[in-house]
Amino acid sequence: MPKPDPDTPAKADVRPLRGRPRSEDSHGAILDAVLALLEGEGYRALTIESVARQAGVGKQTIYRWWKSKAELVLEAYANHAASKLPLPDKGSLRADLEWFFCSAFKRLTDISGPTMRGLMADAVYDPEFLEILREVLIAKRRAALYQVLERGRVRGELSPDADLDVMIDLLFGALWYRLLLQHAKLDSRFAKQLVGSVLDGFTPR
Amino acid sequence: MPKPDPDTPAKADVRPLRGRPRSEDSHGAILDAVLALLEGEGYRALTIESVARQAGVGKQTIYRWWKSKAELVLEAYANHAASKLPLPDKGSLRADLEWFFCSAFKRLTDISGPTMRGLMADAVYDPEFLEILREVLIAKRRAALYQVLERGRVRGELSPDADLDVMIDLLFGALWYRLLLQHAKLDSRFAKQLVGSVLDGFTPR
DNA sequence: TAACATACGAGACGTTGCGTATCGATTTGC
DNA sequence: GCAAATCGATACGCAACGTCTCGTATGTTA
Repeated sequence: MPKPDPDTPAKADVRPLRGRPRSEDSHGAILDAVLALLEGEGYRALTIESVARQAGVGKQTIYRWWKSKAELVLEAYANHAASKLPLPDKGSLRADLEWFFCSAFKRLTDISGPTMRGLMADAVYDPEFLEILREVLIAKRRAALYQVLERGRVRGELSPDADLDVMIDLLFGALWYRLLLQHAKLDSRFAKQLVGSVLDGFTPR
Repeated sequence: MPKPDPDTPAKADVRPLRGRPRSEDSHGAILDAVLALLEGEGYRALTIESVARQAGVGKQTIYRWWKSKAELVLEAYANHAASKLPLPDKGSLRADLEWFFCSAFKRLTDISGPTMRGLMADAVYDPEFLEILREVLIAKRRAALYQVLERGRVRGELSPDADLDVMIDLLFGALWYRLLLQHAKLDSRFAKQLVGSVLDGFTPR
């Protein structure tokens, strides 16, 4: 049974009250630099050293606040493109889902695809970051989709005993599978196929 | 229009007839070393230098025949665990699929999971390797599943107009999604849920 | 048998990015 | 004023990369 250590508070992000406070300028400059480098060179070419250079900041200032490149990118990216998840109500679950995935595919194809792939790749090598990725980004998207599905269930468009989590695994799974392997396009046609398949199944009705 | 260069044959793997031939001993020792290191230290700790050390081989001998760590691991792994894909015929498509995914999940959970995740991560950063991964490993598994599905279609257990490729994206997608994110177990329960969902759909029947 | 072509093990080499450590200067609370 | 924590800057050792060059070995060709 580990006894609590009075020297180290339970939460590490409890800022001390004395000493020079964190520079908000540097904080912002770092996140801006991350976005600029992501846009320009891509996720792979982005290194801690390049961020420090671009932001005009010491490396230690980055390492002080973020544990890894992936964590840094995730914060910059989440702040940037977050909470733009559309939750349309187009009257039918089918239409809502098609719209949800059409817009998700569009963003992935136009902008965020490479970064998402990079984040997933880093998560493979860094269990701690995997947890953050799951809880910050993935969980948010799953929750959004869950909301759409739940609304459909209330309207009686889903079996009452449908397991929404499995449904989410199927839908997002197919999305990531194509995103990662790049064997086929993420387009509106695929969105419709996806939604149709999951709603109707593949057996004759 | 690029004119053909007489010095470089169309296929780079046309071995010249003169000079010292490739050492089969070294070739084997390298692949063995890869498997031993994968087993012992895992995919991440495996480096070209560690393979050379373990195999008692010069680095150049590795670089001469393989372009990347991922390519090397893929060959070692494919040779090792390949073509053991079971294609059961248990009478019904549902049973066949459940068996297919139960055994796939079992192998991923017991043995190959970490290596597969590593290969996928490397493919994100290396488009050339992504193509190899797709064509050597992914395509093989897709073909196996396709065969199972096709047999079910012939038996009338699938809609005649079912798009089997989309179905495969859904099934393998969910597998990879859970394998990569590790938010839930890959167990026989999930296999049954997966198969049931895809066959029956989520709307009331 | 001699010349040639290529592979071999070994390891030096320059490069990159990592993460840590230290510097003097700065900015806050006490 | 002093302690504490930050800042930008940069030096450091480390690990692995991928290239290159040794001297040697092992084939084919003439």
